[in-house]
Amino acid sequence: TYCYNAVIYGFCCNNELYEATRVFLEMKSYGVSPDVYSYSILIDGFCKKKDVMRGFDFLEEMEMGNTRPGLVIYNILLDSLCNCREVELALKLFHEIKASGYKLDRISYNILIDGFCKQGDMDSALRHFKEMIKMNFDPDVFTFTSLIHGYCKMGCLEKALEIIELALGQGVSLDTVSCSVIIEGFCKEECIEEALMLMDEMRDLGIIPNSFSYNAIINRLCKEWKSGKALEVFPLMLKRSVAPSIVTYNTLIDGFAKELNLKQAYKIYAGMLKHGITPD
RNA sequence: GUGUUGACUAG
Repeated sequence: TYCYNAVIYGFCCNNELYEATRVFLEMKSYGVSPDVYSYSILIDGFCKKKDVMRGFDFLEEMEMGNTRPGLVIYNILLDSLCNCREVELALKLFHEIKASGYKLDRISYNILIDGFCKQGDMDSALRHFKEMIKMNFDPDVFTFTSLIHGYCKMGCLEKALEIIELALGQGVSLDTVSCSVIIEGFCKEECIEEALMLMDEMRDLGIIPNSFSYNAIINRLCKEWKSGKALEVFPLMLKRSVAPSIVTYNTLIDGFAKELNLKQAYKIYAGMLKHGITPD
């Protein structure tokens, strides 16, 4: 079963769901029973392709057989519903899970909170945030990042900053992802200076920036028709051994093209090819 | 020993 699961997982990661399903059926035909891992891997594969229905089909199959779906499977389905913008259905499932005697966990709450944040429903997000604390699940950096991102997206930088204080007060440290989200938030509000200051603070705190962190700044500068300035960020990235990603290149090319500096745009394109990145 | 949650460009 371990062997089959690994293969199914591999196909799912490659988005080859058809192959994954074939292996799943094959293992059954050889008399090897799929376990709860086999199901969760496959269900997650379909769910990530937004085929939640198929996920529920497998859930049903599992319930008919002798495999008891665990909380992980329900979390996968919850997340998928949220990603299909069906947070209301996710909430419904959330309550059904609770009613059927499963103990939800921190991840279940994180999924639901993130779903509300993505929908811009910060009130519901906060309500479940409080509920999670009441249930004695400590919010982690995932929880806080979702909330911060939610507030940043709706332009409530002050609220986002309050959440950061809350996190730090609870002893939850920021990491690369959460800092990048905040940098993006600053950039969105045209506070490049603050964004750059945060980059410095990251350095002092030993939080390694990645291309996401820099891309936020580059993107902001390009949006302000300052592609030249944006290009100056490039060496800073290299100095800290952060490799530019395809998004970095796309952003800069778009910025220069917009300014009709096609020569520079082409130079960046050429540099991208030289670094072995395939244009998309 | 295997599975689930947070971030960037353009479309």
